[in-house]
Amino acid sequence: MPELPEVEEVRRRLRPVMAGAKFDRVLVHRSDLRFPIQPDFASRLEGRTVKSLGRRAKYLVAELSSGDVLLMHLGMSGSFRVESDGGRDRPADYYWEPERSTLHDHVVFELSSGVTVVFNDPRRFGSMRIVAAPDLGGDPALAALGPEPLSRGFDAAVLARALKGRRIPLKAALSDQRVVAGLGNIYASEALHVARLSPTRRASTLVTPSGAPRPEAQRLVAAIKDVLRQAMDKRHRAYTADRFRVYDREGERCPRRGCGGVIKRIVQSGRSTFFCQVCQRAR
DNA sequence: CCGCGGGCCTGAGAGC
DNA sequence: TGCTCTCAGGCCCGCG
Repeated sequence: MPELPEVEEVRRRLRPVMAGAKFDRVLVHRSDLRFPIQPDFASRLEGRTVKSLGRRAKYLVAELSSGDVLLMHLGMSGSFRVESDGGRDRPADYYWEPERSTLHDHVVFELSSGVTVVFNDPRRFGSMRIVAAPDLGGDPALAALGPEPLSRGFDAAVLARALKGRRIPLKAALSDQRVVAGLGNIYASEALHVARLSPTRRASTLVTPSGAPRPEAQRLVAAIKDVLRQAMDKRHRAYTADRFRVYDREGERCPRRGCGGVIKRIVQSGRSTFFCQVCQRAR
């Protein structure tokens, strides 16, 4: 479910309750997530304090007082739930969502503040892992990640370097976390529409033979940043009909003013891509 | 090396 | 109503 904007939103909501809090008790109800949860998972958390809760790509990164780091990934269906203590003082939404399923509550953090943080993940594509801080940089999960799309370090020159010589379609390039880290199936389609680029166009064609970015590369960088920033904008997170421009809008009119095209759905490396054949012409 | 397709899981929704 | 099929916002691996 979550791409960078959604993971960032989870971080913002979790940080106030986790940062500064101590793990009193950690319960692992199911350890067979995407990767098996380590046998010493709970013992490496209990009694430790969370120094900070950050994000890298789609990973949540909790720094612990022990020098360990807790890496969490939501996969496709992972989510966190925050419950206050005792059940007496439950958040109001408990009253109108009384039957929310706890079937897939796989990991539970009981914090010293009295708050409980629950990780729920029906499909179990998510993961949780503890690594020692010095090993974090070399960790296979993080080491190969490309730049954070919203950082200043992500610009046309950097994108050009990543795309040079690559014969994959642009859509596949944007979903490749080594090229740029944090886009997924939705925002890849969205960014390509904003940039007016065909999802099937070869990635290498945004780069000159000498490796310099063409104007399209510049456009794509700007589009990626725009799309992600808008997604994180509070007004856009609301459940409104215009949440996405093209994603899941097969058959609808292209939202670009004066375009008049119709949104098409194609399948690329097994995933749906949505785009407008008129303003995102192959070239 | 590179690109693609399959697989991992469960649940929601469409169609019969 | 109930069954079957397809598809889902991620990522890793192995094949050609």
